[in-house]
Amino acid sequence: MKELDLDLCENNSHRVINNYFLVLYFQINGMENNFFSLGMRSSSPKEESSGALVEELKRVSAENKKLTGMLTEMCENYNTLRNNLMEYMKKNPETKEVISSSKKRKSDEISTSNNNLIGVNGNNSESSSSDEDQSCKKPRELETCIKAKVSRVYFKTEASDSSLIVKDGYQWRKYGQKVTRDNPSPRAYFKCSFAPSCAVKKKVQRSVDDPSVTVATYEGEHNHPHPSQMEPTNNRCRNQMNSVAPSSAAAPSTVTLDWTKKTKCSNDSSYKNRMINSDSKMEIPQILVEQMASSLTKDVKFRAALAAAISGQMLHQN
DNA sequence: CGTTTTTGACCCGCGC
DNA sequence: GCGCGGGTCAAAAACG
Repeated sequence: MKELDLDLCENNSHRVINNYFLVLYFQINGMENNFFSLGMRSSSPKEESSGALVEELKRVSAENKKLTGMLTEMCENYNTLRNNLMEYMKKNPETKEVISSSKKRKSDEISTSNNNLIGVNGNNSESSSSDEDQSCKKPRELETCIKAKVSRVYFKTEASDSSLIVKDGYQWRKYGQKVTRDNPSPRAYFKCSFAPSCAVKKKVQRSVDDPSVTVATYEGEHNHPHPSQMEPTNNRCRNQMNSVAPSSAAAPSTVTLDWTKKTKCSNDSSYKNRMINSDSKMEIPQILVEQMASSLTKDVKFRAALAAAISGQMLHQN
């Protein structure tokens, strides 16, 4: 799929992309539901119902065409912009440092201030987090810290929900929990369940300022695909997902449905102000979601799977 | 019965 | 050297 090739993946955390897929998945599910409700609400003969479906299909196809055009245009714009940036950075190597340091300041702001601003802070080797600043003072340690990518993700959750479970789609094994001095709420330690082959760790703790915000600190990068992108032969992750979304076996976008229960989209195109909630409310650029949806629906395999799912549901209802 | 979670013990770096 | 605190280990318990 084209949107996966965008270098958005390169500089932003792949979790961001996955979040788009969650929204996308839900939107597609919504489409599916629309189809069903369309068929359900008609108490007239089946011909009328199928006529309405054909009309709806035409309308959706037209919309898809329009969205495809928009996506193409956006990709072109993005590539142009990226090339310009590359050229500019070649001419001005110091820019990288400026960007890097401003990024760091930004992350500090995010982590210490407004809790309603839920951010994804993906630090690369050029921009170390405050954690790294604190813990990596020796050169050798610094080296390992540079290797280990540290990022923080802020999740909006129910304050009453005491569990430290962050549904990011990956499988984690909890290996410890501690109460730290600076925060009355316990900190949970997780390792990727693919360890030791995948050495990614995460720490999850409630924000000291706002208990409704859970902070997940990720260390390292997964050396395996996101479970939602894995082959069907792979492990129980898939089984779990199938258990929540049995009708979408061929759809590539299933992670954890809990995230998509109450998905809403906003027209705000700013990535920085994106809100990620484990409680499933995510504000994602509507246009991007629509473009991804249109791209997905162009995919023959996906359409076949969707058709199979829809017809399966219809048969089940009849 | 295998896997995951819990939780007390232990390790280690850091500051005094 | 000692105490403190964060991070990890590993045995036991819980779970599916």
